[in-house]
Amino acid sequence: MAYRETEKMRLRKAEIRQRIFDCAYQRVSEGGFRNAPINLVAEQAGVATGSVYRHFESKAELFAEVFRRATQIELDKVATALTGDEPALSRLEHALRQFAERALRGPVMAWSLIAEPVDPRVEEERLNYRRSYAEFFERVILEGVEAGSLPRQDAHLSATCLVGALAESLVGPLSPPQQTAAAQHMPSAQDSSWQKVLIEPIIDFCMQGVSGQRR
Amino acid sequence: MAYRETEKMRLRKAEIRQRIFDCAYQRVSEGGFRNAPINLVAEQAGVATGSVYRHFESKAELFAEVFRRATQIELDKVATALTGDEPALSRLEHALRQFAERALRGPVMAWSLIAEPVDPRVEEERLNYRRSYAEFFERVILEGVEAGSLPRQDAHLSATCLVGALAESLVGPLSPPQQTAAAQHMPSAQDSSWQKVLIEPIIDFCMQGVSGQRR
DNA sequence: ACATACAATGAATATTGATTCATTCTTTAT
DNA sequence: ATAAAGAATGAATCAATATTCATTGTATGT
Repeated sequence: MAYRETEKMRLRKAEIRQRIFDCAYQRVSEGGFRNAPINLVAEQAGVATGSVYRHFESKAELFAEVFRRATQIELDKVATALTGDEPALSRLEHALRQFAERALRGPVMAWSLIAEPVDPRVEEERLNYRRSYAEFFERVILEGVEAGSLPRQDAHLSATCLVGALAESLVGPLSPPQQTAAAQHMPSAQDSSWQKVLIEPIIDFCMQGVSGQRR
Repeated sequence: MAYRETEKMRLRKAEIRQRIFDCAYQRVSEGGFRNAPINLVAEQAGVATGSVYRHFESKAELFAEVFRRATQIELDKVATALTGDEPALSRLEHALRQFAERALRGPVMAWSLIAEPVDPRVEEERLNYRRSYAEFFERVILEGVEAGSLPRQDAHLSATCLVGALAESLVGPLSPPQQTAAAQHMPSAQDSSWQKVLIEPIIDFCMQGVSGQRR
């Protein structure tokens, strides 16, 4: 035996794999999955096209991983927003606001996660992602119901409705500027008042949906 | 001039065009857009593949037309459900129920319209379709607000949330049975009680979202 | 019957990236 | 230095349909 994988090699490979992943992630966050063909990802990572396949099963698998990573970050934020000892309803409110604000702050990635047309393997991740959100929401709703601060309801369906309402109302504003449509005004992040105008009514609707209470 | 299109010919062509359209529509309604490759549509219509292009600009254009037709039928139903002289809120309720019931009754087409991955040209129609629903809903909400039976709100965003909540909560049940998932139980249409269990909580959420009133 | 203009045909071509794999480096151990 | 075992390369291949177009068929008017 004249060759055996050494630690140095293992590290180098891990490094390259990471570099490929990072480049894919970056390209997606800058222009969506559409913006990340394998050959460009490879080029940017400084490896040959074929080398990508030494580290990832397929393009779909690489992208599924990118999707999962991006998703996990968002889910963690929501999960954090849901902890605390305020009443269930205000924790839910924090979480929804967190979700919407972050989406508007990183609109390209948010659009990719929510609405960009993707490979079926990645779509599968998207379903998981939506289900995960719904599960988080469902849990708080149940807490609220048990605590008596929320009315009895089908918590699972309410949670699913929340995810849908949020996604649908953000898709429009997040959609990449169309060449056909009039130039989109996406005011600077400094001026956050337009965000409020968008987000608050959505949250009003959602809060009322779960609580049955006017705000 | 030894040839001029005669009435007879005009009719025959219209007939063929219609037949192609109908076959495409049928295939979509039975198995989604995925189930309607041009060559099979042509075969079923009894014409050559190439002939389809004599009647439709492209596959995307044919499908956009199919999408529009299917959509228009649904929109009409909703529009009808929204007329009447009951209060705005109960008309809205009728419309939402109508939408959901019809979707569950024709789950394949509903899934295609709501969630099947499609060509960008068709996706464009889908956005129109969703916008149209939102516009209908928005109008009733505004009526309710003006009549004083609904609280002030951003009617456009509320309407968008309604569309999202409805779509998201139906996607799951409508999704084509996965090979991976446990066999889906989609009970017979006769036994409609399971539909109620699904639909009523969705409507509760939606009604509460726009009215801020417990039901 | 004939010529002309159009319609229909369907096999061949185009498209668009993902994926492969024969070949060329690199690393390792003797 | 050398050979064995991998790793890296990137041009060639594949795949899956949509689309084209040279050829053949059909209706129309003289």
